[in-house]
Amino acid sequence: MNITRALADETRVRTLLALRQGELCVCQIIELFGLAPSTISKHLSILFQADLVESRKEGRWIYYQLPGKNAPVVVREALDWVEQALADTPHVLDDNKKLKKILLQDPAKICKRQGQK
Amino acid sequence: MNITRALADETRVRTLLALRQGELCVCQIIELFGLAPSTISKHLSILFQADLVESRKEGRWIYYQLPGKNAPVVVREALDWVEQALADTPHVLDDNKKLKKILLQDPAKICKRQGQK
DNA sequence: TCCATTATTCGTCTTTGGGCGAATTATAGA
DNA sequence: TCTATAATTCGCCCAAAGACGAATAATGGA
Repeated sequence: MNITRALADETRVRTLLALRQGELCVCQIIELFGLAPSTISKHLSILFQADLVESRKEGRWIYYQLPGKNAPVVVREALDWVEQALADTPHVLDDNKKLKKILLQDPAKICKRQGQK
Repeated sequence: MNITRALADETRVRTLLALRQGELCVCQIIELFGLAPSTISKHLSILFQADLVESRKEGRWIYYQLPGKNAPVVVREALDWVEQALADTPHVLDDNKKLKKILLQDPAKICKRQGQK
């Protein structure tokens, strides 16, 4: 099924756990993982198709977030499982720290710095 | 993590759902899915490494089963999720029917018939 | 309008993973 | 002990998936 395959990749799971902090724009996620924009975009697309994230467009930015309370039970329970099963793995704890620093910065500057190599 | 990758393959998920009926020996699972013994064995090994199944040896047969109540919470909740999320997909329903017929037969005859091609 | 910026899509490469058959291990029974 | 049987391991092949850069689409601002 869509959900199980979406959860099979570590970057995607870490993305979901990062989104617990609240919505993130794509360039913030790029910054967090240090992967190419095209790679992150693909991962987000896979999460989206599995209904594990929602997205919202604001100007040139696209923000991704965890689904709201109206999400299907299957989705919410999958996310709950991810939370309790994987939230305290080393990578995720590191992500949390790094994300805190990223959130202190102006997203616009992050995007600009990345320069879409 | 181990569990998410184990659940990413459909045959493995279907195996877990088949095991709700009770323990099965390898040749019964081979019969159910019509795959090569080596293929099934590998799938079972991946499920085993993720602690999603237990195994029991009896003579030449090895029986696999779902983990008992002493299994880690993470494992039990993953299995619960699989159950409620995927138990009524077409493939699984077909598997149930086919499995019923398989269980009526003598496992020894099934193994013999397969002949380990 | 034109350019810069943000994200996605496309094409390509490399790695991972599922599939099989042959060889190997372990056990039961002749 | 020797053979047949049940399962696993190994080696190989092909398909799927992740990674990147280049090209494309969409938006905001000069």
